[in-house]
Amino acid sequence: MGVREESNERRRGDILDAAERIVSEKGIGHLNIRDVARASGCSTGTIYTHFADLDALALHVNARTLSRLAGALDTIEREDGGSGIAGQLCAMAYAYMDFAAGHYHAWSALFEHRMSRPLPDWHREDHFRLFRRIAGKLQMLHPGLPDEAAFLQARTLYAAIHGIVSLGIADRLGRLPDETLREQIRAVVLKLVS
Amino acid sequence: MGVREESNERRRGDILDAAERIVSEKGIGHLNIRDVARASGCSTGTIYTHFADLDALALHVNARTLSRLAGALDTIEREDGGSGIAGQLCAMAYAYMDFAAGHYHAWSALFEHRMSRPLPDWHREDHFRLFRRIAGKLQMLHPGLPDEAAFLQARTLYAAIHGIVSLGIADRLGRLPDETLREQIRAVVLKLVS
DNA sequence: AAAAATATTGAACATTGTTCGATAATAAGT
DNA sequence: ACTTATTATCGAACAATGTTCAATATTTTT
Repeated sequence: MGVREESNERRRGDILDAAERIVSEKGIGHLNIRDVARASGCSTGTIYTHFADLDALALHVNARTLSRLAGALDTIEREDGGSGIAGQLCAMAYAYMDFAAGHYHAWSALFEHRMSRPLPDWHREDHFRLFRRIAGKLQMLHPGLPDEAAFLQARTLYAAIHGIVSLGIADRLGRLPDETLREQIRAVVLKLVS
Repeated sequence: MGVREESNERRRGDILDAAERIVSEKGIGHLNIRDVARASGCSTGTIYTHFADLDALALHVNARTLSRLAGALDTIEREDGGSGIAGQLCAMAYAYMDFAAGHYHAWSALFEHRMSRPLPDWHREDHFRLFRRIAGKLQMLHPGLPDEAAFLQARTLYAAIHGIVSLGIADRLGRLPDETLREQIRAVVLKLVS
């Protein structure tokens, strides 16, 4: 790789790093071109040679967040606590909740981000990978469940848990105590995967 | 009421009407002071004598939307289809889905709106009234269920359904066919209220 | 009718996303 | 090695938008 490409990659990484830091510290609402430029040591114009626009930059920050989230769920998945598949799904739901609480700004950026236009395929795929992992677990619980049905149920389970976590953790309607939220999640997961 | 108050109320109503139209036709992302001023026939400055800022205006639009949503659920609640309480809860969830699909922009404005700061009490109360209605139904299904538990479960049920509808209807990850979504919702409601 | 209170206006300011011509740095060609 | 072409960077400028405020018009009070 030439000097050119290397320098480009470093610059792009620096910009993304700066944007990521801003989002996770202050929320996506405080992400703006000038602050990113200042924090990554370049001009506003340069950002536009590495990202199409601010939206694209935010999208890539979200992709990183989603990847960290997938990593957190991976960890749970590997350490089988011996509580069976349903218990593992509960643990994954807890991990989702903990991630949302522990990386609140980054997590909420995943959803605060403009609902307006559809996400690019590569980012949808990031989400779908998550669904597929859950679908696999559901198939372990219900042998013979067709792929498509498993995927659909996984999506529904994920959506339900997301809704509960979202409403419980976001300040919009007042936060629920962690323990209460955990109980609700456990009850819902167990009922939905039964 | 003097001429002054009347004129004030009319003006405030006109502004809110204009804002509501813009939100429901183009989405909250296209709500801006100048367009509202033009559409309601006044200057930008005047808007600020009737609403604290654009955020407050959006909030009042959302309050109207929530009130229409409550009305839609009310209708379902009154026309007992004879399918029992659980069936009624399903019907309410369908109504929620239909409202979201039928008034997509207005509905998504309820949630696209800045998660950042907590909602004012009067608007939280609008949501809580909804929860209480559902809680009442849950208590009919489970006589003896304490108010607090019923409220909590109602909130969870609402959140879960919202998550499912949200992920299914928003274009973000691709829409689900209405029938598929309806089946998922039915299954979830029945499992969660059991 | 005069004075006080209130509402409205629209120009002005601040912030922010984005573009673009000028300039600098690198790569390719000879 | 020198020239030319390509690419990256800068930062000033533009457009859109939220918000304020002094000036003006309107309504109420005295």
